Amino acid sequence: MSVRLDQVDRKILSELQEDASQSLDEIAKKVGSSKTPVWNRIRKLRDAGVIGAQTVRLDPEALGFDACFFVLIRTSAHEKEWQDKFLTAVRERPEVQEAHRLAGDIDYILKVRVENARAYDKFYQALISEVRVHNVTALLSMEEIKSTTALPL
Amino acid sequence: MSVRLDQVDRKILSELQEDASQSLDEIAKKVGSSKTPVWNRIRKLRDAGVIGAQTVRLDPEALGFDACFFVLIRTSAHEKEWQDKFLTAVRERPEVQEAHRLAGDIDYILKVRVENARAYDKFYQALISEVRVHNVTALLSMEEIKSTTALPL
DNA sequence: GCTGAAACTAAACACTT
DNA sequence: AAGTGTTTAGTTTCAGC
Repeated sequence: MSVRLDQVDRKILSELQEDASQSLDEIAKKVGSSKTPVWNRIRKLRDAGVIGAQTVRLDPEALGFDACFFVLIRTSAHEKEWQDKFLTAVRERPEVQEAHRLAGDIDYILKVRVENARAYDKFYQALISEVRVHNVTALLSMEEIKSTTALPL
Repeated sequence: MSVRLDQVDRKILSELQEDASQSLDEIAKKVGSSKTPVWNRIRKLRDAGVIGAQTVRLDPEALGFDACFFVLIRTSAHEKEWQDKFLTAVRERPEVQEAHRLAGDIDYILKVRVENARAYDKFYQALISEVRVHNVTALLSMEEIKSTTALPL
């Protein structure tokens, strides 16, 4: 499932991740090609799974999501059963925007977006009642300096 | 610039953040309305800045971005001048996908997406040569359990 | 594998109720 | 504030080069 990408493919991806509402004509012009070949490349990239879902970025604060926490989790339970339960829990909870299993002494990191500190506490209480964790540190974001999903192509 | 949103607005936003490639007709049907009113609402939400850029999600691994680090930064320099320099640095570096200023003893957290460990080291060396930091801890992601930008509307 | 055009589909906005 | 209709624009496919 390896995909060979040339410079034109990369330029197309770069344009799409910057602004996916552009028309084929616009993209074609920017990458120095024309409609049909660009369309064929996009279709190929979509089929290969390189291009995923198309989304819009929403303003969290305008929608009342004023609190963002990074949660560092240490666990003493490293069995498969515990892990499956934990994975399911974080995947199901919509306030968890990111979850990564880490190397090193911290086992997991979560990014949690909620309305306020109270809502975070509710989330936290619900989580620890579902799965046992050894140690939890919550880092509260005071300011979002940068936030993008764009890859540095 | 406050925005009052009713349930229909929220449903529209929810649909858009899930799949922005849907046609107006599809969205209208799902939210129990029709084209024109939905279009007017979307336009209003865009003008208000609630709806931001339209993007595509790209598969990091398919594009050779195999390493993801969360970087915890402590600084002893809390002057405005240092901060400006730091903010500029992280905003300019495309490998930094997220940057937050934190409350507590860790001052900043970054999410850094790079090709491999070597590329991270290059980034790290470049960063500390630009701005002085007191203490840096890099957490290496072994597995992306979940990654979304969707807000839990 | 590109160009250009045809056929189709949706977006945008004015006008009507 | 919602529905209808028209204009314009964009997508998708395909024939010809």
